Amino acid sequence: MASLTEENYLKLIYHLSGALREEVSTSALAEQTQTKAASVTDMLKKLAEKNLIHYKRYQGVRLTEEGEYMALKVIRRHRLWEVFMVEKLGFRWDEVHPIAEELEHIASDELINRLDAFLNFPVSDPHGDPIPTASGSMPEADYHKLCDTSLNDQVTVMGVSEHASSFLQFLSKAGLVPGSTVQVVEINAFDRSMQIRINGLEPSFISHEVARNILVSPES
Amino acid sequence: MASLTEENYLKLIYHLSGALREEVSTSALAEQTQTKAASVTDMLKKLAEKNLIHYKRYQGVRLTEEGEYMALKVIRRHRLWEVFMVEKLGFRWDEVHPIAEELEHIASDELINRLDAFLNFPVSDPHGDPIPTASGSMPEADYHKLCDTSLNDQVTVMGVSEHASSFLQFLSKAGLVPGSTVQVVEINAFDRSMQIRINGLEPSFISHEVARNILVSPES
DNA sequence: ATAAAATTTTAGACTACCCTAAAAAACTAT
DNA sequence: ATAGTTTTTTAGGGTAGTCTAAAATTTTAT
Repeated sequence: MASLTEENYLKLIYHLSGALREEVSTSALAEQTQTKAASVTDMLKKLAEKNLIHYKRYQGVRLTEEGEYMALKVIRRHRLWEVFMVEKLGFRWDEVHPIAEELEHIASDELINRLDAFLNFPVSDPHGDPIPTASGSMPEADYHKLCDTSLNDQVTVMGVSEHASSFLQFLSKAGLVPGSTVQVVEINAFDRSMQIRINGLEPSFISHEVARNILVSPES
Repeated sequence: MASLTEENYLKLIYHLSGALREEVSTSALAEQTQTKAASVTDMLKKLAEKNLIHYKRYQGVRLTEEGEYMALKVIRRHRLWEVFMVEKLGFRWDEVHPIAEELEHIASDELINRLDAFLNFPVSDPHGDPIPTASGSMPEADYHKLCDTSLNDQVTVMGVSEHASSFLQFLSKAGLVPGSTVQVVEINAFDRSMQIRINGLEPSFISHEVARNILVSPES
């Protein structure tokens, strides 16, 4: 039984620790939670007490197995609700994150598993992020960044690594959404910007900053 | 911006004040919230401060117009989520109340209005309770109690006034759910128990206690 | 290697919501 | 109408989660 605040810390530690499950610093947590480092330290003590994190003073934190399990449950709930809002309620992909931040704390497993079935067991959310399974494992897809795609290669957009709504709205307008086909037409060496052909249409220009935050996989 | 706890108090005051909008006592609130009277007094002061209730010491409380508006929003959210869970996720009507108690505090109007549309603007929840409109008015239906139905009259079950899951499960088993047709076949004067014919089938026996908590309207 | 800078933790305090015990006000019964 | 009972409020205090200020530890730079 973790409180809403505890769940948010676990989720955040999961995200900040990255694929390599590196230690997360107190200051990084303070920045993301919009609180002060002293408050974070208090919470870390509590989470360590509950065996949800490995914590030694001044050493940063990692999730325990139990902590990771709980973080993945929160992330699973978040992403399933996002799918629900986009697929069933007609929200745009750039609108759903803040509401999912609230819905993710409704704890009923029965609710979430029925929702999962209602949505036909989606494997990823509207931004292409994988949805953890009910048993608590995260399906890790090996997408790569659009900016690393070679000239003339054709790829499919699978997701994004930046979720700011302004970025998502830009992508919608450009047609760069999960499922779109992209061919790299030109790469400018000096600023790494690209000309790309989206779904076979006229080439468009995107900056390296944009290309870096688009996840793609090779055409099948 | 009312907190989760404040929302629960407003909803409770609404329910306890009844159709006549009578004053609600501190002790009634303490009993229902599973807290002590002293704690209730603290909260009443805060709600009065925010102009959500009319409160004079020792006099009980009533909702202000603004307080009632907020209570109705919470009740609207609760009942829409109940419809969602039963209609879309396949929950039984006796399972949804505790989960709706959590979902009702997700505040987004956009979410609720889209959910309302997705559900085809239902007018009542799975227990027959009316769903307040987006503008904050409660459609009051003039149902009467099954126990007040005259011998041989035929009526339609519209809802219930008791929501305990054991009661709801009993009704499901008996086929006494909203929409069922009931004809009163016999009334026992000494204990006011009844023989009733449900959907034209063989007569069943129900106690006054059961009949008192079933809401019906005359056959059209 | 050690002084300066940065990070993290401790100490003490605040708010929201809850508590117990005691005081105040309102009912009730004769 | 007044004494006893019940209800409600006040007073003082506790926990979760936050804060500021100061102390402890680690990192960085020379």
